[in-house]
Amino acid sequence: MTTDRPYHHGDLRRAVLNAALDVIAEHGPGGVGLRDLARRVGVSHAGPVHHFKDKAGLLTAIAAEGFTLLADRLDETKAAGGDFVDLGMTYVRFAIEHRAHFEVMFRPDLYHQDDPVVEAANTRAGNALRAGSSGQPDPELALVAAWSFVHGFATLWNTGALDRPGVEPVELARSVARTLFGAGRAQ
Amino acid sequence: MTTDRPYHHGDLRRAVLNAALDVIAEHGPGGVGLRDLARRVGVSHAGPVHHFKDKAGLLTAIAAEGFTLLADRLDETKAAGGDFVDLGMTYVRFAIEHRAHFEVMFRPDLYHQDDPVVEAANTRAGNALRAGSSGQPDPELALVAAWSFVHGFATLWNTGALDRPGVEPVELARSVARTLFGAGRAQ
DNA sequence: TGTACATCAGTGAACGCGCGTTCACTGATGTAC
DNA sequence: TGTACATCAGTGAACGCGCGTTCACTGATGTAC
Repeated sequence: MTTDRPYHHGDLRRAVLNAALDVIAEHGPGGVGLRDLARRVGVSHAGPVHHFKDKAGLLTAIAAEGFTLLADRLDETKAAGGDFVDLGMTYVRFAIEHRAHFEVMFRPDLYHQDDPVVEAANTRAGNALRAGSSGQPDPELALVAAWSFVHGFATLWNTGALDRPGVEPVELARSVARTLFGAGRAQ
Repeated sequence: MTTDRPYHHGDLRRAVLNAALDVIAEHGPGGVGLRDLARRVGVSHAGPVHHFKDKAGLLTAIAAEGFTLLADRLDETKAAGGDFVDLGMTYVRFAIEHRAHFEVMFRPDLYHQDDPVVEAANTRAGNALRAGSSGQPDPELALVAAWSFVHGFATLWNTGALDRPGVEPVELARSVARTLFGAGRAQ
């Protein structure tokens, strides 16, 4: 059993993150263990520690990546001329496509909320949503309404509660969002 | 250290459930351990096993209780003449007041979904919501819209994302819901 | 082109811990007669 | 009122396991001169 695996992994950090995302998608954040990840990636059990310090550090990295990705996508949507509903659909798409990130992001007890990257990306994402609601009558209520709707839709969809055969989630969300928010506006 | 604790606890089942709910509210369902609960309740580590068989059994009992409570409250709201918005507010209030139940209910990977009590109460709650949406134009979309909104609102509130000093959550949710659903209807 | 040295990435042994589950058991309670 | 017996609730010892974290280490890489 002389594996010719090289001493240096190449990109252990990324490999551990990906393995963690797999585990989270399947078993939730509670199923994550550093030793287990090391095993999956084929590295000594102390390898991951070198990159993330400890478990909370790993989850912090995931949250930071998640918020950054989300903020990027929202900014792109806005830059492409998307309206309020489009922003919401970007949120839904992100939550479904990056389910594991999404799950960690909204369990702040699991990671270091005061991490500078997390904080920055978090407020950047928040600002993008907020800016989108500014065209609505009563922007403050509109923000709460839209955020609650897209967050709830994505969460329910991810747990299978909204599951319907042959229905594409973002299309369903868009129909609903149009009746809720798009009525008096061009879209 | 001769504790005069009696051999029979009195209501160990309930005591374990309550301890579990405390732990879940503080650390999430991942933080639940049978041995830890036994310790909290002051009973030998194998005591809880007697009542719940194993960890999944305990969480199944919590999910069953949660769905039953929710269905009861929705039925009561309807019986008291509540409208669609009132049903939603009952949902929000339940999720906030019974945060631990709520968290378990929507993590079906943690318990036995096919438990008869869980299944019955789950569909009963679903029917109550569904019946509430029947007065709306396009009831199907209205159901998805309302459920997503109240679920997302409650989830975001519980994680602290919507936190504002001095704001009462159900009142905030009601204001939003009225602008979303109450516009064209008497309320 | 070659050598010395600093830095970085991953190793493997060791620690102590809490967990879930199984098991034969004993103490307490209630019921039948 | 008393006794025998079934049932139920909780005990305590034992199993094997995976975990997080610390530590001194070694192999590999890159840079300075």
